[in-house]
Amino acid sequence: MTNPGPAPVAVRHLAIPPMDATMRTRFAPAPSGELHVGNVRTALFSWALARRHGGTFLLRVEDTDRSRVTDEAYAAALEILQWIGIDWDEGPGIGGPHAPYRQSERLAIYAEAADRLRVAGAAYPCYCTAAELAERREQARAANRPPGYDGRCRRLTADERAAFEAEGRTSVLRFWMPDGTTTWNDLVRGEITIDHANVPDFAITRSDGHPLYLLAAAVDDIAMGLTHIVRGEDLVTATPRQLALYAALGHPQDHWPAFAHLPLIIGADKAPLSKRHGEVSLAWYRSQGFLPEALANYLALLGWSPGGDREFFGEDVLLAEFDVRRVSSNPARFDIKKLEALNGDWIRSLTVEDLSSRIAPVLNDAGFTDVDLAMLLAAAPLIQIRMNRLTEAPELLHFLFIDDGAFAIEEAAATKGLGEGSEAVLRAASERLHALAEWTVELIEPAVWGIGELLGLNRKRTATPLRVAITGRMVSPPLFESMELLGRERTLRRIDRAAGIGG
RNA sequence: GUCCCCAUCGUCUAGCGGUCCAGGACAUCGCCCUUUCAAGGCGACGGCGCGGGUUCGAAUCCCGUUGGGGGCACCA
Repeated sequence: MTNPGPAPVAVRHLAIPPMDATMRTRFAPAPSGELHVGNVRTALFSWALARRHGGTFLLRVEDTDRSRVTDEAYAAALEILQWIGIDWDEGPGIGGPHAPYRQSERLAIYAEAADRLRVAGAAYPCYCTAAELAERREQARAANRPPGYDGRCRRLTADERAAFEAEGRTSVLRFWMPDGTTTWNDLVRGEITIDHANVPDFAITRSDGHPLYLLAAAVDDIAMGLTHIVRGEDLVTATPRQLALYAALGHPQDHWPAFAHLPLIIGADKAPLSKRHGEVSLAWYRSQGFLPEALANYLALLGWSPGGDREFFGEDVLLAEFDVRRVSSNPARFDIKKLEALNGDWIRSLTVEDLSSRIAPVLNDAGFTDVDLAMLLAAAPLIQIRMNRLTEAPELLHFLFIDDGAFAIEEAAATKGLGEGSEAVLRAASERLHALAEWTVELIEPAVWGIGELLGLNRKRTATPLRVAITGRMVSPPLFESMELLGRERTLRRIDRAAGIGG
């Protein structure tokens, strides 16, 4: 008795579950590498959607492909999500009513589902080899036919199966896609209809029995009671398959989740974001001195806007106002310049205490291992308006935290800044500053300007030799504040030393 | 190739039929401030891809076209 195959369908999934506290959304990363900006934006939106309405957000790890997933990537993914401020109500580390939340620990559940589909005739064993499939794909492409699976193994008889197995062939379980159409009401794109003629049968298990993405995701979305699925645009054509699986698995249509397909983030040349466009992993941005607040702010802006002119906003605004139906449906280009500008705004919005605590580890990484925290606290305001990235701090504060023994004037700065006439400035400064009653900006500044007047030099020509002598650079934080921070001893020592070199 | 989706300054976007000869931000370029560099202030440059409709009226609605993106895996 051969399988007649599924009856034709005309799926119309237009209902949107209520956007209220009963909502359940998820982020389902496959930790095969570092989470990139696109993944994280999807997570951010899915999280914001649930939080906005007081619903539940869960994290599910799609790690069924053991050849691609590593424990390091898994741990890193969790960690980076936490870093940017995303928390989950159910998932790894927390548990929940549908635990476990790692698909690699739920294999038996998928195996049972796959078996049910096979017994019901909704899926069939397919004995085509990878090489055969690839070849037929090529032929189809060459003949301008759709390259998808051609349904060849749909109605194999028991004898034919036995023959294939005798040949030593292995089989995957392939889902028999019913003829017809699927229409759904996409939260960001509106009504989308796809003809199943363009949706070939697809594998739901590997030949080793391992579940594949579509199966595992469908089974879990049902089991975990998801109501709204936020994912990337790359999955829109997977939706008819997802819905067909729901139906075949017996999930009542009035419980199906709504879908929101986010536009992809692309590079400056409109090509998909990849390494070619610079780094894409979120961890890289963290290592480059970007604040989690700024990243979240920028990522939220890629495709969503709170409306009006507001662009600088935090988690509070996102969580209070995020509306998935306001998400733009066209691909957004990732612009690191804008991220940097936003990062600078965020740096400027921090208290000095907060800023200092974030700078400290960066200084440490740069080799300044025993930074005086009081000194850092005093220096932070000087550099706060001068940085767009935390990683700029070591360069800016180099003169202050470097060991005196290691301090050196950059060659270019010496050439440009310690030219003719500078020795006179340095010697006079040494003398006058030595005599100062108190080492404060209030006294240092007039003393230095007085030297300029005495020597007939403008402020720039007065300040530059001192700046170079003290900071070793042509560019530095404000001179007098820097001198005050450095202290009288160190300042005078550097001036005297430069006076010997310069002139 | 085919199916699906998309289309406002270089970029991200506001705009959801009249209040738009299109607003903001980033970038770029000037000017101001100024001891360097920034930050800040002011200003400039710059856009509704194209063609048809619908309408008294379109950036906003419809059709076509062009361009772009995505899918068509024993990846997810």
